[in-house]
Amino acid sequence: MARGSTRPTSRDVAQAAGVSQAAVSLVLGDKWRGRVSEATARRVREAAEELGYRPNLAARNLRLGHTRTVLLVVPALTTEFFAGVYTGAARVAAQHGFGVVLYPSPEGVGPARDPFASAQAALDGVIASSMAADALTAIRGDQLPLVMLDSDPDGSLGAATVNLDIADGIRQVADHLLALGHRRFLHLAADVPSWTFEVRARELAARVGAVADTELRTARAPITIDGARAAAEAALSGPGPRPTALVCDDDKLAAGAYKAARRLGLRIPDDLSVTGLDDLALATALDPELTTVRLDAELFGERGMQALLAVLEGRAPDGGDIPVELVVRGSTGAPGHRRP
Amino acid sequence: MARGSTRPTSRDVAQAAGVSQAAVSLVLGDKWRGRVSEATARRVREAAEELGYRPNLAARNLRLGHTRTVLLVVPALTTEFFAGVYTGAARVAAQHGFGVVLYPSPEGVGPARDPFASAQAALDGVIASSMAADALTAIRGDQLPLVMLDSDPDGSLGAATVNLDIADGIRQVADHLLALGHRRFLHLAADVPSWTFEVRARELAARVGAVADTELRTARAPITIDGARAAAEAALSGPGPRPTALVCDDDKLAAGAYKAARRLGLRIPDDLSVTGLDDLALATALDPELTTVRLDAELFGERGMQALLAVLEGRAPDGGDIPVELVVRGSTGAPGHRRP
DNA sequence: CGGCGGACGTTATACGTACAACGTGATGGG
DNA sequence: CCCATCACGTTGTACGTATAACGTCCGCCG
Repeated sequence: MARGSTRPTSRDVAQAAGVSQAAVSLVLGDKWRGRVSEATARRVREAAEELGYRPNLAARNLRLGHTRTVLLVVPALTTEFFAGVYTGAARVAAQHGFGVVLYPSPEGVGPARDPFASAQAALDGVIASSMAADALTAIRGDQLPLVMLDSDPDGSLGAATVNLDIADGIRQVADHLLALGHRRFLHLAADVPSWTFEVRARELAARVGAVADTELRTARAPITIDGARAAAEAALSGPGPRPTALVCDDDKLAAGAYKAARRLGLRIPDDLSVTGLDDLALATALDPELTTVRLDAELFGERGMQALLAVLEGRAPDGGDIPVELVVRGSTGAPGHRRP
Repeated sequence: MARGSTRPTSRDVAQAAGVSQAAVSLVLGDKWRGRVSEATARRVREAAEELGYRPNLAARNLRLGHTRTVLLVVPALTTEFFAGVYTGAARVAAQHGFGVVLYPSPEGVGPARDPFASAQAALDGVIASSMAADALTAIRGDQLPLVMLDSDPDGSLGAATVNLDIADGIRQVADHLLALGHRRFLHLAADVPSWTFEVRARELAARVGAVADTELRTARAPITIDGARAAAEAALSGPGPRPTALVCDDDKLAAGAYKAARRLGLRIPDDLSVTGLDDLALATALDPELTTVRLDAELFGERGMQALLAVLEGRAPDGGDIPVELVVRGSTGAPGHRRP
């Protein structure tokens, strides 16, 4: 884990390029015009690239007396509303060279009474969801200790992983539907490249394929209610015998499926059984309430943090997937109650 | 805005207490046992309190070489799932003296390819929702430029404000329901002390009270689906003639109201018209789709950031509430179609 | 041939903190 | 009576960066 080696500083870059630290600062700070030759500037940039130099933000902030960073305090993360607030603020901020850091005030007994203590930033490590794929390359650029959430344990990243036992959840869903008598399945899959979604597809195919006379189709949709509605509507009104069970990659997709069913005049669960995954509040806001797989998000976060602490202390993070639980509600039943 | 005065440093505290800077660091860092007398330590703490001293985190981080801060990268803020992940991670982190900063990877064309550039923290300013009330005292402790979202413009905080025109939204809701013929109203109010919710109550009362023979009751609920369900169920099964219109403080409360209606055997909108506020994806996942007030969350965020930039540059932020829009869907209709 | 200015860098310093190393009286033991 | 110990601090320094203030070499003009 490269314990001994410390991060290169601007002085290291200077030495490598055969110039002074000041010259490095000028070049990398884009203030060198008329002060440093083009050739030297290039040498500096190459040396920086070579060493993987990244400026120490604490030092820069100290020197500059400001950080061009702003804190957005929101009541909680539970609503899409503040997601939009963040997006808008971040966009404008970026246009002005500012960054935005989120401090969601913790629900219940808040541990950190002082948001500023938590926003001191510059990082010791990273916890990352495998769905935030585009950020990963940037993360790997630094040598920061990294914990991945729901990612391929054997992946090439070489990072510690903490996983929910999604595979088991999908198996429970499949077994539940098979036991009810379903044989024609539609998998409404998230259109996002991520290990966690690959697992769903693989396990569902394995479990359904193990039973005779079954059929499994797949439709892909972005993870939005209306994206899912469109995909489900198209798939359900296609040719051939209609599927009787719809397995969705998450609850939000399932909500879209409900909309699709309404528009097609299909009744849940009489004409179509639907399952989700997550067990959001949304699941019980639907009518009928959604059969889904409950994920313990808080535990997931705790385990992620514990794993990172372990890595930081040189210990091995303790493995083991986090168990999940099938919650059977009104959206699943035996197929074919009304005209099949 | 206290432009001239700069933030006090540990040296200022030392001078005020008549000791050296090192002594201040020892006392405030809780490493003084056996090195500084109780009396001196007290003097230092008092001086620090007096001056409103807060350590410069950039300097501390530079000195220490670490920050005890961790970044949590999540795909987006749209799901409650990652809210739970954050809560759990933050709890464990706090137990270990760590803080967690959120970097939600921006949706669509992400401005900041490098999350770390955005996480440099130590703050130039703050944007805060009026709902995150407990954090406000801490915020005011620092003299940071502050922009409040949806807060009392004449409040004692002396901060800049950016507001949605919630009052107008509620007026549109009230007028819509009154025009449909409703006269008995129930207000399902958020059980959160915040100016933005006070406005809802005040405007609704004013608008409904202006019409003869109307009645307005109020029920309070925490902003959760099941909290709202319980409150609405209790209020709707109470004595006296049942309300025909249920005005909810936001969409999530409305989702709870749907559940309550189902349990009471009330049909929407035949027996009960329901309205929300936010226009979340949830609104169109409900059956029937929810009549609600659309808030432009992104614009809200943009305006908040622009206001903060204005304050930082010494300009006056441009005022003006952000307009909102009533979206009429299937959850509202004329009262009393079936047995009133 | 003196010197002047542009091109190209370098040296020195400060930001605010934490902590190692170093006083300095007073007390007490041998 | 002299040195060790203790209680109570202080002096000094380093973290990594940005930038103001200085060189220094060279060509060229008068």
